[in-house]
Amino acid sequence: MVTQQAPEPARRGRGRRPAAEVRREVLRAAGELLLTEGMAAFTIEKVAALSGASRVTLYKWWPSKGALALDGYFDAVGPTLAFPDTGDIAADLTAQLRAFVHLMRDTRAGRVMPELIGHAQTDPELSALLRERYSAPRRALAVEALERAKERGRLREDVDPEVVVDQLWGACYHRLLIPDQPLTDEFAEALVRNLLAGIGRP
Amino acid sequence: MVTQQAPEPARRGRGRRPAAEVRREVLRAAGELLLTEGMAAFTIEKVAALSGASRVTLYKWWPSKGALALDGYFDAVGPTLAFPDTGDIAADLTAQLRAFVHLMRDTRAGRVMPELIGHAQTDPELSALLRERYSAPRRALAVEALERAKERGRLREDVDPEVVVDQLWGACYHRLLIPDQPLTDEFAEALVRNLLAGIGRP
Amino acid sequence: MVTQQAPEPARRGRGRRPAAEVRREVLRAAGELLLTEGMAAFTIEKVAALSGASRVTLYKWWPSKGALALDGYFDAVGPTLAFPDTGDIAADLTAQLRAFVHLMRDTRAGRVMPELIGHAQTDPELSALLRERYSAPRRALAVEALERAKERGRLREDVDPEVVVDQLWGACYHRLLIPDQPLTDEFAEALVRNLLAGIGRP
Amino acid sequence: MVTQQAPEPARRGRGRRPAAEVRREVLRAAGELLLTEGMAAFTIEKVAALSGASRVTLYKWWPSKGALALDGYFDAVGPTLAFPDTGDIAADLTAQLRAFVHLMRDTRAGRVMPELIGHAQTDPELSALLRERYSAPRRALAVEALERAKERGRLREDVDPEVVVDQLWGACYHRLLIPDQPLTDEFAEALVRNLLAGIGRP
DNA sequence: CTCTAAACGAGACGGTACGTCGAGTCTTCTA
DNA sequence: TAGAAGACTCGACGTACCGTCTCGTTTAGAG
Repeated sequence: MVTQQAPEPARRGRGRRPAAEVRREVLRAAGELLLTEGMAAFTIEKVAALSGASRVTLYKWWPSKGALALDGYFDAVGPTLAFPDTGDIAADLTAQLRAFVHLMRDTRAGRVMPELIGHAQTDPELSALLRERYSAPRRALAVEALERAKERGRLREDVDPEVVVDQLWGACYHRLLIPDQPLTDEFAEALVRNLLAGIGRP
Repeated sequence: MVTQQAPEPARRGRGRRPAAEVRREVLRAAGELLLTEGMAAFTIEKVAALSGASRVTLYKWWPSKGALALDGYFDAVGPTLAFPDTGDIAADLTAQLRAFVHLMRDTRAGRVMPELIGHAQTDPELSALLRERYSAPRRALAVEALERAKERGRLREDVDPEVVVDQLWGACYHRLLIPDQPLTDEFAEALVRNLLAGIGRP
Repeated sequence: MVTQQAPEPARRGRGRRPAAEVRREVLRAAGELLLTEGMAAFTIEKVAALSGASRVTLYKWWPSKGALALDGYFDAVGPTLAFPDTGDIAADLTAQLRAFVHLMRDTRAGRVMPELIGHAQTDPELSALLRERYSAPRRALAVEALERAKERGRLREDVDPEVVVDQLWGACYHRLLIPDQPLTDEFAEALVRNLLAGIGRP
Repeated sequence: MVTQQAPEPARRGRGRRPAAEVRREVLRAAGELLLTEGMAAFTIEKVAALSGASRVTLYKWWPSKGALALDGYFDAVGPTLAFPDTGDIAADLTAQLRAFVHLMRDTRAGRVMPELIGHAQTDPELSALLRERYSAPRRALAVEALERAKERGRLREDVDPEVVVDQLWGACYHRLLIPDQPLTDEFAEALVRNLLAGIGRP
């Protein structure tokens, strides 16, 4: 008679519950609240109410609202890290960027990420966690792929992969965070084309 | 017949003050608070207290905290829009990006802008205003410069200037908003070099 | 703001209007607002909006919200002072009290009067006006009738009519203002019976 | 050896204090404010400031300003209910009324009660509480005394004690709430005399 | 018949109070 | 003893109405 999703207010007894169980419930509630209502409505109070945990417990384990939100995010979304390498760096980059565009534009998780990044601008705690657990690994993956391409002689020797990452993914984040222009597949393709071939004319 | 003159001007009773004067004070206070304490500590209440205006007045003139912050920002910073055109597109872009990097890294205004962009992620009001009054005009300026370069035959015909903007300034915003990597002059130079010459090898 | 059943918000030109016209409009609006919404919702702001007058004009003519309300009351209700004298003091008092009970219980004006009296407890301005224009004249009327009855030998010589008024109308106001017991015709009749015949037993 | 009259604004930590302690402080502050400044200046905000409690706490425990004022009143004044019965109903009523007149005329509590009754005219919450906790018990006491007198044969059989109460105490409240005439000892005596002996002449 | 002073409406302003929300802290109770 | 319950302070929010004051307009009345 267990294993329910608990649509009820998660009323429990007053005493102690196993830490693991509490944690699980909290993360589930945090993730759901975040993906459903967004970061603006994401509140420690609401997470406590939804999870059946007490606020004090949340304060004990998560140093800030941002940290809780990020944990909730990963609990709901999962890592999803992959960077297939076919040997064709142009194709690989384009594929990867198109997947990224799709993720950000068409999924709840993608729509929430800008809000997390936004909140991190005034929350150093979240900023550090976001870099450590989100952006750094993804950046590393791309850098590795670019390094491999360099070794294969597909990229110029003097190119810094870190800069390239900013000119591809950073360009996407730009359109995501400051939406003057739409984030499209064509955009993703143009990014790779521009950068590989250069836009200058001799 | 006591027509007393009462030359003191500090007789600010309860009644109305000229709207312009109040506005000026408010914007000054808002700008100062924003640049001094940052967006996290930026509060309508504090702006009211600092400016001597009442909260109601602020609510009447500014629809949201974000709108007030942005107005305060521009009041303190000024427009500062310029894009010198020397005919050498590479040099112009590099100069412009280096100035941008300097602004964002070394000035209070630059340090605040990411916070405004961050807040805009959960404040549609501010998001719209930011696009309209900040990012769009700046983007337009860069696009125009690139168009001119295209007409002069310095850029490939099939290049979309809008995409280029994201690959230059967007890359900088990326490092600003998700600071995995530092924002340096070398970075600015590499951006232009990569993009103009291309990073691929035949 | 408040969308009354008034078809238009009484939009006029901006300049000076005849004082009499303004006064008339204001009193009409005040009376209607008072009888419709009660004293709790009676606001100078609303009267101004409903009447098309500016708040400053109201402040100029009426020293307090209570004064305005009372003027509005009389404008809507009228004086309605009468104390028929048939020679039969018992019948006259009973008739008068029954009319009073009916007025207070079954009309909007009656339902508002307790609120005015209530407000007067913390508004000396209104308290004085209420005595002067409402209670004193009514009390005087009753006292006169009782004096006449005394002269006709219908009442004991040593009876103070002022006290009798409190034991008749005052008793009604008591049930009106502190409604532990209902205000009924039977009550009105019992008041007169008790007082004329006495309740003691030799 | 403290005798400190609390000059400090009751600075406490941020966490929880025992509810009982807070309640006590609040009631003390409410009672004092009410008796000192009267109902017109009685404000939830001021009670909070005086008691060192936060407004939120007051809103949690008291549904309205009226309810808080009444609780403060009883906390400061105490119940003080008594109706001595000597067997001489005339003397007992007179004594009781004189005591009431004295209370209302010469004490801070008495001067506040009309304001509470006044506020109750537009605050159903307070109206109910006032009836329940103030007027009804006092009325019941008087009714019981009158019933006893009836049983002893001192009053006519057909007299309704409830009506008598309105013709004695109600008359006093009348002079209290609509002060056309003064509230004096002579008045109190005349009330009993009139009613017991009757004012009519055969 | 014109000119001016008074009165008006519009509405912004500072201020007090309201009632609410969320954050973070603290105490007491329970499993 | 960890967790839950829940009450508390604090800061901020957005709103209502108050009484005051400025501004521009209109009209009545003086010249």
